[in-house]
Amino acid sequence: MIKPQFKLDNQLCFRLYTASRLITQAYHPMLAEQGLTYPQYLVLMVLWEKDAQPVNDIAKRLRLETNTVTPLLKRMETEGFLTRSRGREDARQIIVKLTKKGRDLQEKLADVPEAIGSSLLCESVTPATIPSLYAMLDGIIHQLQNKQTNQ
Amino acid sequence: MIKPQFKLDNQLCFRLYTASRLITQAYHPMLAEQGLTYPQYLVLMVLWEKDAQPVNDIAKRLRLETNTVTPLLKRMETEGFLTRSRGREDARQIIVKLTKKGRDLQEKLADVPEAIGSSLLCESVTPATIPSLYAMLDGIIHQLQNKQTNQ
DNA sequence: ATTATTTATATCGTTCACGATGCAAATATA
DNA sequence: TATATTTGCATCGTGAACGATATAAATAAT
Repeated sequence: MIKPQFKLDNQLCFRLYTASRLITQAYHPMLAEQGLTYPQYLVLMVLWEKDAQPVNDIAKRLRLETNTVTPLLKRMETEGFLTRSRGREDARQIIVKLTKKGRDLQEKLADVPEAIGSSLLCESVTPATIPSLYAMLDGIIHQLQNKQTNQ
Repeated sequence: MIKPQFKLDNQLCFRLYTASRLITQAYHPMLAEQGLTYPQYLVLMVLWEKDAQPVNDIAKRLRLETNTVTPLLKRMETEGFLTRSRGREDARQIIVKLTKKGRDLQEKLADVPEAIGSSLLCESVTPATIPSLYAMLDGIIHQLQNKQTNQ
């Protein structure tokens, strides 16, 4: 018999993994319309918050490695969403800036967050319960983040 | 100025995406010790629950596509964790069975769920709050699952 | 001023994840 | 029984993720 701790239905990580994949799939048709993937959409959100950032800052904000972000940014540059240029002050840095096409996507995608958000609502996920969901996920992220960086 | 709905800190999906990646990273050292990846560990849990399943049932249980699971299973076969054989009743099916090596991993990994589980605990994530976290994640998964299959 | 170390980014190799498509076995229909 | 459709799995191409490693610029140490 399987040990109970191994039952999939007792696994938090499997739920997170599945929920994350399914939401990404839910985004897909709306983002694909603009030629974007979900990670690319995350990069846009980082740059909409603050334009002209070095690769490292973008990676840190998304908690990704630079070796994940670099090719992602290159693809987005090829698509004309942003530009990559050597930093003048520090020649090691690559400064990433939005193009007009990249900035304009904020208008074109304006309805996406609301569409996704409302599609998730159900009995256990409501405007009243979402703050506690955020708090628990932030707790998990904070907990694991420390573990990583302390080593 | 950025529209507030685009702020990363207001995004549920980004939290799920990050939490999922960080937990997978937390599993990594323990699984790598046995030559496993996290998705491969999920496959093992499916087969520990019920051995000798066709590819399709494993994919459905993990909510993955067969074109993701097939190469995953092939790698696990190469590593000697399982066998793949044509179904006798239905020759289209590939029946996946654990080897002794695959079954024995349940003992070797016995402490993993507890190690991961306890490493996540924090102020907002406690044995008392985890059921509501499960309920919300299950709600999201159920909601999106329906959306997919209804189309 | 040299040399050593750190930092910022990139390259490489492997493993997912998935949309699109292909193929053969099984089943349904004519 | 012949043909059409469905089903189960696989192949292909692209885009992440990430560990390991490389490279060049910046900074620290000698």
